[in-house]
Amino acid sequence: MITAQKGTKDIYGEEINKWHFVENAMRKIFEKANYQELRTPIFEATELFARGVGDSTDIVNKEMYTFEQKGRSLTLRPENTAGVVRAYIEHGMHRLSPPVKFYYTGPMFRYERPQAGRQRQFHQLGVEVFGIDAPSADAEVIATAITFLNEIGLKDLELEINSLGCEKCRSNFREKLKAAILPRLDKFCDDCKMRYEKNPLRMLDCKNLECQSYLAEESIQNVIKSEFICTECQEHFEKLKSYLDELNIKYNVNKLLVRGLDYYNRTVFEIKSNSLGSQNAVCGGGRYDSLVETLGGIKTPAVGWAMGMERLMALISDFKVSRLDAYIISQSTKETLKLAQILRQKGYKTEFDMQGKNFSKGFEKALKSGAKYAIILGEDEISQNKITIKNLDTKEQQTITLEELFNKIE
RNA sequence: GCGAGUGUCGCCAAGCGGUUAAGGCCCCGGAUUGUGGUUCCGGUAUUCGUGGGUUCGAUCCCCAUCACUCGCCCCA
Repeated sequence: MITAQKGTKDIYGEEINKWHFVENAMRKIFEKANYQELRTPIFEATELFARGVGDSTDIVNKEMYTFEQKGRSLTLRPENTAGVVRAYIEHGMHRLSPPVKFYYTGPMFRYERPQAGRQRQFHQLGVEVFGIDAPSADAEVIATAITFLNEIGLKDLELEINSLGCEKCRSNFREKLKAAILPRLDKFCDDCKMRYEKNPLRMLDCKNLECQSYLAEESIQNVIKSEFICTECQEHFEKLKSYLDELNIKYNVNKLLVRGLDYYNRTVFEIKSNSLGSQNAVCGGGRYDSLVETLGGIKTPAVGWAMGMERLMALISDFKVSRLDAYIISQSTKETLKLAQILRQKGYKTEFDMQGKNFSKGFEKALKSGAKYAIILGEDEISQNKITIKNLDTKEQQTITLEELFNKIE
């Protein structure tokens, strides 16, 4: 038997209804907030991710599905911000009046060991806003995320925010942090030693307990807690917080929050759930003011986030499924096919007994299908050009013409 | 890349060394060819993830392997 590959899943049955529910909510909320959908290809030049996501990240170093095709190195997208930025640049969208706002959804690919909330092919939904420097864009993007999560009925989520500062204050901070850590460096884990060289900020969210304990030391904490970010960045962050307060959006400032991708600056945030197991981040995002330039465009500020669809699905319990309106019971396949088509054209979700054995079986199937009405199209009805409609909940039934039926409903 | 657990029908499972591998759900057929999910009867695993080994005998013990699940890491 050929089975689905490790870390991939078929989505069907009950599950697909959830996806439709979430996708419908997504369209509704993002369209209302004037985001436009952007669909980018599933594979891109490998270089896009190497430069965009950052070559110090695990994603680029060990998790990409890369293949050679006619001398080109291609990669299945591990995330979609780089692709959206590429499209933004390629189509000269800097000429559009800002903000330029996109949302997207689709499969992403990362070669990792699967576990709860983590697959090799998984789906993200995200938004990106280009061209706005002001913290209003950060607030808008976070507020839209919250609105969407509320729409699909998710509660008990925690929003964490932080500011990484801009390039200037960041490099300042980086040097101070390195200086504070240096005397203890040999105690940290191997990963942290590597991070120390490539991106020391990422040492802050190391999950290793020993590393955490060294980070907790006063000399290092003093640096972490110090307001290293410049006045401008600080103002930016303060404004964002005041907007969130105004919108009544609760948040915790987590100074240890560092997003794993290299492109973030200033605002970073994460939305977590306590009921998800160890992969508990539902949404992650932040500002990336230099990515457009890094990828060859003109310098354009931007902010966005991505959510993990599968993680959302794991949190959704109740949602409405559309019920079958009519189930046709008949032994005349021709008449049944015709009637089914008419009912479907009129907008009724309709199924029929394709085996057409006997009325008993037909009713049994009608009931199991969960339909509201059984429509009986027997010899008697056909000869009178009528139908018998039975409400399967109340058991009332009557024999009428189709015209009478539609008049009654309308 | 590292660590742990689990593999018996489509699903949930019992059996844990001894002749035909329980049971339940689902599905299918019949009792019941113009009216109901109930009930009753019947049907569905030459085989216990795969390959070796131990044994007179292995679903059961051992080894390997594969798959899945969970955790670390990382992230959404």
